[in-house]
Amino acid sequence: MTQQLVFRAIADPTRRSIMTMLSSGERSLSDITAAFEMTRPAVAKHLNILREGGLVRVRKQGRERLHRLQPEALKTVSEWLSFFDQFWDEKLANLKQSVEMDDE
Amino acid sequence: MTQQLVFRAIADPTRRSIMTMLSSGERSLSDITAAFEMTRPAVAKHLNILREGGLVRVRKQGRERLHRLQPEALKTVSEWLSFFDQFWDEKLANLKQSVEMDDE
DNA sequence: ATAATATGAAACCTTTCAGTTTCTCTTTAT
DNA sequence: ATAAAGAGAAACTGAAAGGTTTCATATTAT
Repeated sequence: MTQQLVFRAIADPTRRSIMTMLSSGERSLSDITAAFEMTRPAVAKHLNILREGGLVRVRKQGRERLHRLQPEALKTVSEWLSFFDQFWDEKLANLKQSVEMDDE
Repeated sequence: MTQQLVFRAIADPTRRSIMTMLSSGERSLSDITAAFEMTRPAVAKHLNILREGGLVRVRKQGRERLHRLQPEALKTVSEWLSFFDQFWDEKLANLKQSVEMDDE
């Protein structure tokens, strides 16, 4: 299932950090690597996993590969989350309240 | 960081499935195990990880331990997600549209 | 042409993870 | 009192994850 690849991708703190970084614009592998204390191949692997999860797209430009955030893929997570909205205490309290109001 | 424990917890499909199951009410370890094709200790480990992520609370009742969903812990994920809202194409389009409307 | 830059890819290592089996403990039912 | 049910914990296994080093390839700059 491809949904799993998104959850997998966002499970790692380094990858979430990369996502934040890419939110301000396209970056090359070297650029991204400079911001982390790990080797280039390690970062490249993280980017691959982000790509597999659909969270990042790559564009080739000369000898560089520019990575761009693809936040639409987060919709999967968002939808999963929304299922649980109805079970939040606050929501339940609100619902309870409105039910009580209906009684009056 | 405790935030990481939530992301870790929801990364596994079995654990997400357990969460869905618990959304309909408290369940004992044996109950939950019956719904999966794995041994009881395996499920117990998943429940521990969910507990570490704050997503599940346990209540002791007799010889049973009843597990209850604690969906408030998902707020962490929800807030993380919301940061990326502004980068969604749709949102950007909407924003752009409202800006254009302001010009008129 | 040659050197430097940017990256891909393979091989390897170590740790974590998901799962099992086995044993023990506590609580209830007979 | 004894047996059965529910669960915790430890030891082990295989696979996946995160990382490194090393080598090869494509593109740009001198």
